[in-house]
Amino acid sequence: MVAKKSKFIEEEGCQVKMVHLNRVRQAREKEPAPAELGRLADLYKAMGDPNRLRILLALRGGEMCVCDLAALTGVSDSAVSHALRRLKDLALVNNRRDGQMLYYSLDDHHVSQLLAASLEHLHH
Amino acid sequence: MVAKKSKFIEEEGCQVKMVHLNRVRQAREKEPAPAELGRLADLYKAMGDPNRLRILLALRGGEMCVCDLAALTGVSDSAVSHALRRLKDLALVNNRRDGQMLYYSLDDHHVSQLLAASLEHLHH
DNA sequence: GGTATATATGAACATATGTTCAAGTATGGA
DNA sequence: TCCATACTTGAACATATGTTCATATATACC
Repeated sequence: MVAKKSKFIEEEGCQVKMVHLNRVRQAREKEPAPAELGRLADLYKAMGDPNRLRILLALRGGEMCVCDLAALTGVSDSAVSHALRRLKDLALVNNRRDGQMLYYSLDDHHVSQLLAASLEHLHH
Repeated sequence: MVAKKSKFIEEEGCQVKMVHLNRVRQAREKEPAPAELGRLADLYKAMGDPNRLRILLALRGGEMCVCDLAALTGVSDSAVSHALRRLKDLALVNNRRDGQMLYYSLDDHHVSQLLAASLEHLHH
């Protein structure tokens, strides 16, 4: 690719500086819809917290109750509960009640696969 | 699995409540090393910001310069530059200079694959 | 019913995070 | 050499985020 002079191009009513207009247009067209993009960002944000991430990784081995996850991560029951709520809202985990306890598990194997793919990425 | 009474178990010098000790032990053993876990969390955290995510998604189509990415995302050059620095620190992107411009691209196809896997996850 | 356990919830707080702004560096051209 | 362009950097600031604490709910057992 050869360097170009940047130009000011009229767009959306305001002047925006753009060098490779076609490239930007192409990126715009291939970009997911805002709602989808937001959900993807929320997904990553949720997994970006070390404790929530540890919870997800732990649940790969099967269901666990809240106090087990608290013991594993070393944070309070309350903090784990808050974390699980967020993961549940994003449909990353679900739960089932057995007596006084709630057992959480990964919502589907896609989550497990996503984690596996990410771990693999880390190893170059 | 059958519900059990919780017990207090001596561990690491302090009393920790734990219901399914074996399950917690298993999770501990299968857990990635702290350093690896930290890198994974940092990876997700980086991708959890909508603008950084848009940058990564855009770069799937090939290299782009800073001002193009600024035009695409609608944020300032400076903000994009800060975003790119973080992505570069995590080896998600790299750059090449051509004259006054820096062209950024995804560091390797694993990043692209990771994004694809995540997008697929969103579609159930 | 009354008490204990397991978990959830909301507000408050301290910290982390992203953007802006005002510099600075690097390259190219007159 | 001087200026313009493209990008970077660091500090300041406003907002977002995770944890804690106190309280609430839900189930089990006596």
